[in-house]
Amino acid sequence: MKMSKESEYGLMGLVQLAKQPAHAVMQLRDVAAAASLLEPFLAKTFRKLTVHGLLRSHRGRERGYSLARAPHDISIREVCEAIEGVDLFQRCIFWSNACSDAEPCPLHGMWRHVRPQLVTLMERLTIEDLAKHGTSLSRDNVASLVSQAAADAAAANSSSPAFTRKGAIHVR
Amino acid sequence: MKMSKESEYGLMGLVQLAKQPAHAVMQLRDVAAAASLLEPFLAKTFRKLTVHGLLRSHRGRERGYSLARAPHDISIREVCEAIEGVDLFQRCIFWSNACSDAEPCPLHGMWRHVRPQLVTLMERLTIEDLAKHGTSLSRDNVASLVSQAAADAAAANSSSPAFTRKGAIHVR
DNA sequence: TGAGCATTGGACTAAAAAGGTCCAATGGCT
DNA sequence: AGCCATTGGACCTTTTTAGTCCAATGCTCA
Ligand code: SF4
Ligand code: SF4
Repeated sequence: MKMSKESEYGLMGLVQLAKQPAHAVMQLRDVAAAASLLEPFLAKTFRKLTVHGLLRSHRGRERGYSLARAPHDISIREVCEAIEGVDLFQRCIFWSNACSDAEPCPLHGMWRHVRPQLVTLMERLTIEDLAKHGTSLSRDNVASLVSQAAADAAAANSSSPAFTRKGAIHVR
Repeated sequence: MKMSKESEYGLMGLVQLAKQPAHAVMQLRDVAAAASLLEPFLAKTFRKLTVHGLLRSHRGRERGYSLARAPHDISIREVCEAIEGVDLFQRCIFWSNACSDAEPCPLHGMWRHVRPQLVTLMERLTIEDLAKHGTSLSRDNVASLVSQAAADAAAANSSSPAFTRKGAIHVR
């Protein structure tokens, strides 16, 4: 894991299309202008998304790009995987090695339990969610998704406090 | 966020020291050998940790490194920040820009709620935890930490299912 | 049929980050 | 005074990410 600027471009471009009427076709330059993105860079990104079947491209008279599927059916996980490679979520946030239970790094034990929740979250969040709620998803929405994910990932969790430190954290 | 190999070196080195009797002094080469790490690279890492007050260095007769504080008092957040810079946890996992509520990327709304939980987790996990439980932290331990963090981060969370997709996820 | 035009595809350069190495200086200790 | 591991920094290589460019393609309309 560890997403690049290209993923951001992909998401922003798709969100832009999702805000149009359904099945709308938009030219690259218009998408780039509307989302204030660099056109040449967005071009590269949109090509990847087309190849992976998330966008449809059109030539001739009514030219441009359109969504290949409904916004609520495109998860941000798909988008990021299309752009950065399918193994994106197989890799670790902490170190980029492909992980194995056999040769673990020191955080593997912890991460084994956290990653599935993140992946689930990315799977359930869709382009439509981003387009609708903009950049300000409500706390409740996220919270419900997170807790769903947590519930899925750990069906039974008791509380055994084998840990030591209760530091105060500052978070921006 | 987005940790490097150097963080892994730092953690593994500290864990190695934490496994020794308290206040033990170990030479760099021995630490490297015991944890199968490259000595020159570990040297670079240990210097940073010394500067940031996590390690103490000794010269002369009884030379080497020792932990500056008790293992249960060194969070992995501290370690990673010492090595990668204090703004590590201010940055986004998704894009490396420093984040602002004013100029957000499309995932900011979601991430705003997830990040604090991760940071809390990293703050509460200590070198002692890693040394004791090795690479196989039990599910229960992690689960309790995660749920604590979640509870802290979102005191009140109702469930408003404004989301659309319930895809099946594959996780390794 | 052919001119127009945006997508296509890939190569290509540039910049930045990560990973890794080396060596002279330092300073307690014996 | 001499030993020797830490110190501190410079330096290089590799990898990844970012960004640019151009010729080819193929649909539509005149
Ligand atoms: S061993 Fe575990 S924590 Fe380490 S890089 Fe692999 S998946 Fe991540
Ligand atoms: S705006 Fe939010 S999601 Fe985007 S990079 Fe900054 S913190 Fe991360």
